Amino acid sequence: MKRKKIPQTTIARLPLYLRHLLKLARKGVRIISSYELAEHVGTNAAQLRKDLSYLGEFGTRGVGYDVGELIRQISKCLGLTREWKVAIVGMGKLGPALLGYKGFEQEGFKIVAIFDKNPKKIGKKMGNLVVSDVTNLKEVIEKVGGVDIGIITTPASAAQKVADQLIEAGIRAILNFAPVTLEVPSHVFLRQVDLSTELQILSYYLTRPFKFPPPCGYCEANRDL
Amino acid sequence: MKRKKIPQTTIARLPLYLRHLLKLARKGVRIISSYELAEHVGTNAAQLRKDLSYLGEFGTRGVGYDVGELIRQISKCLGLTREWKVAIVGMGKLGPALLGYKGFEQEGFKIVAIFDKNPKKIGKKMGNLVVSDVTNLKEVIEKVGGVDIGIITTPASAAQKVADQLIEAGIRAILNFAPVTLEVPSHVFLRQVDLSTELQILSYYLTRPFKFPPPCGYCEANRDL
DNA sequence: CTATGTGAAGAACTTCACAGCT
DNA sequence: AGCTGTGAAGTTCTTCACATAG
Repeated sequence: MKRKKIPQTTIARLPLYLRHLLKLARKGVRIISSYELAEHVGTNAAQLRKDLSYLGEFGTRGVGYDVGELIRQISKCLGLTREWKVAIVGMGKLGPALLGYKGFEQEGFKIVAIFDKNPKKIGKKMGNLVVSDVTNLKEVIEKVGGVDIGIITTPASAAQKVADQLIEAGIRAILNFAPVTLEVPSHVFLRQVDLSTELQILSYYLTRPFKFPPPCGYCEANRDL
Repeated sequence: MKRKKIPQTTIARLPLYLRHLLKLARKGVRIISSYELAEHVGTNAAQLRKDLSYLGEFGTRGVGYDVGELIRQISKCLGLTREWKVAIVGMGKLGPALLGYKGFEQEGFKIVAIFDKNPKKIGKKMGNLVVSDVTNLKEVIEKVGGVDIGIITTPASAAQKVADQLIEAGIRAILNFAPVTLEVPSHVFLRQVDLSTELQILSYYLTRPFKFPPPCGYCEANRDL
């Protein structure tokens, strides 16, 4: 096939495929069919095959996909063969919770700096890091040799300013947990994780008599039904 | 217009419009144009007008939209005129962080029960609630008169079982933070909030030379660029 | 003259269905 | 025979462009 641009929706599903493949690999499974893998991830076989076809031809007709090979290919595609450096800004309740999540490091996301503006928190040790003053964000990020991804866990009121600082410090990707729509220049990638929004979406569907639009599993990755 | 089914993507954007409208209302703004509102939410005017047109005709041509009226209409559409009862399962780090988030209550989501399976946590007071044993999930939920939305903040390994219990207890909407793809019957609405997935998506875009696919703001609500 | 509301065109994504390998 | 890979058809969402109303 002429390699075409990978759809955004495919990108959003690849991590789900990868997660299940890793689980299979741990169990010692070596081959899997599109049907089985799709089912575990809440899609259908055609979707999965189409998704994978954007990355290349890794399957064996009549057999299925080699689990190890798929893991390698998806990891490569997602840029997970290298380590990314992450900073978290906002050490209220959510920040430390994320910091404590062991999954990050295992998946190649290394938290290298944490920030807050509260003097009571600055200097405090959390995990194996010390909380820096957000005022010095740029300098601290320079000192650790740059950061790839910034996570914002501040209150909404501070989020835009923090985003600006992160961008000023050269960060190109932001994951925002604060309940505001951030404005970022177009070269910066932004993902929003938004609790109230999610609840409000659920609220909408709860008010409808019954499943008239399909329940949406993960963002664009809607489950079949 | 003949009222057609509201697209899922529109539903996902309504909370963002609502949030900004509330901010405007607090500032005393009474009228807003599709252009201004769209800009603050990271969409374009045509999109916004189309979205609102699914709910009805609330604008005044040549003038704009009445902020108060829009707030009422969107709230009504999203089912935010009533209170929803919420239970959180998993009082590790994330659960308490969510519990402490004041936004919930204000937006009509009332947390009425919290659960864990760790005996050291059961019986402990958190906020103004006491942690219940997840084993008694169904009974506790009955005792509080039913729950509308279940939030799962357990480790991945426990999440499916908890989901099954929640469904067994009559819950119709689940917000899952655990990094697994849950299987739920089709009458249950599921939304997934997934940290590693979000980071991996950012990772993908970081490996690309530059903004070749548009950075996706909030799920389907992609920003213009 | 300004800003909404909306058919129609266009783009993006999903599903179908079958050809092509093993 | 069995399962992948993929054009083509179908569906959903977005953008355009202009009629319509104040």
